[in-house]
Amino acid sequence: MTTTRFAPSPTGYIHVGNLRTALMNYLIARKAGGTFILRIDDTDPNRSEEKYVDAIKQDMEWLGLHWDRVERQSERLDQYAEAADKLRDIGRFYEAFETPVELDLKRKKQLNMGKPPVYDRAALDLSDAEKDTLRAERGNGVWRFKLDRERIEWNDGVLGNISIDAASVSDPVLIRGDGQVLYTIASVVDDTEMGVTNVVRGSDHVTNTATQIQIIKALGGTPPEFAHHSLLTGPQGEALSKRLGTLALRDLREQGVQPMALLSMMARLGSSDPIELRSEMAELIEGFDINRFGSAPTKFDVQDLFPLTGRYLQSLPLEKVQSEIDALGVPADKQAAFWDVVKENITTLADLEGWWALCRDGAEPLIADENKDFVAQAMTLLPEGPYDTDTWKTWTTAVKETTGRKGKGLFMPLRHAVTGLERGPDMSALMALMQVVRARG
RNA sequence: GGCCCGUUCGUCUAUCGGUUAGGACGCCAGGUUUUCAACCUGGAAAGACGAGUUCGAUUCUCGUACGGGCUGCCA
Repeated sequence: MTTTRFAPSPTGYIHVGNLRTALMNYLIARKAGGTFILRIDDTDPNRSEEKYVDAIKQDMEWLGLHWDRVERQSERLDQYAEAADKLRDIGRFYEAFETPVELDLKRKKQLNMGKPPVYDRAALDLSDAEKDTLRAERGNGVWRFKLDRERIEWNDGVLGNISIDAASVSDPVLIRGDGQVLYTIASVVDDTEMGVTNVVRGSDHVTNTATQIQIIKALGGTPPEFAHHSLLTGPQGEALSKRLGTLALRDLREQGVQPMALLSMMARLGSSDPIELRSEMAELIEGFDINRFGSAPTKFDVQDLFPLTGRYLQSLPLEKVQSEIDALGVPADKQAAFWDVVKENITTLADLEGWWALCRDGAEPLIADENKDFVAQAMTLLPEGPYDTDTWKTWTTAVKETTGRKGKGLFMPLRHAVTGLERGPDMSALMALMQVVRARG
């Protein structure tokens, strides 16, 4: 059975980059009728916070990314210890005692000599007595996985056939000096034991994948299918991480972005399928194919989310936005007409307020100099309210007859004078909602 | 520095060595609507650079430039 997972660490809020990964995994599971696991990667008690666990769940629920299982790595420490024992038993695990400072120095030295900064495996030569001494002096060492120095190959769902020479990679540290297990081992143990069949993640994990494949095999498991999607950059191609602050899901929600707009974009951006607004998750699931994604970095502009949001809102019936419209104080008998009139002129629900203010209070007229006399004359022909759906037609007809103007020259100045805006909803419908026309005096 | 990936209209991308280099979004222009939007039609718009292989290269090879990632006792 197809099983995928999204494994965020609760050290911050979910942002667009995370979301893309989560969504892809979700879509793959759903399309295959499989299982989608939410796995909280909280092995680091110092950096993990419960409030982020809650926030991650909230954000995913907001988007409708429902998980079938939730797991917490902090509750699976025993499993990781078992795997570590196994690696020790088969001789693929060794203790090393270099301090971070020493390692840093080694790396710099290697770099200076034009060599790749790969760990030199000095610890492999330590005798038991030497290890005891070091342990006594420095405390427990770190545990490194001993890589087989050969090329590691796999067929990646996005990258295609790819291979990395293990000799160009350091033996990964899987357990820290303080005993804390690290991402690499926790991830492979979980993926194997939880039956994960497809791993989609950012291309920042490509090198990890090579070492993880060896670890999985050493533990007797079968590597899942891997797919590494490209990373998002900003509109200028700059790394997105620099601006992550503005791209947290909760900020987007705050700005009025609608879930389906966001999902429609993230499920297609970077693929050869056109980005189109979908109003149902089912449509996204059906059309999703990880193989259609390219591997080049993908530019993402938050602004593109707003037109999609606008289009999504337009498609909604009144019931779906009733509470927002209620909150504005729009009288019950005018709500249907109001929504109908303004829905095509909003990008987020926050825009509703401005339109209602216009209907309720009227607007400061916008009158070009050359139209001053014309508008003044027209206003004398505008009857007193309340207005209805015939008002605009009756009024403009009367204005046309007395002034001789027609077409754009007739309508635009009146639109500007009544609404104070260059553009807006259909005027006959809007007029019926106008309670005040300030230009009338 | 090393390793991995990449570079086609503004953006996301298609192209199994021979195409008028296609589509989508955006943009521009007409049409339609006696106004706005929507809609319809049309248009402008691209192979990073340099070699090589070939009858023929966007496509294959090499180099250069540029971009992204990794190179952690982070994930």
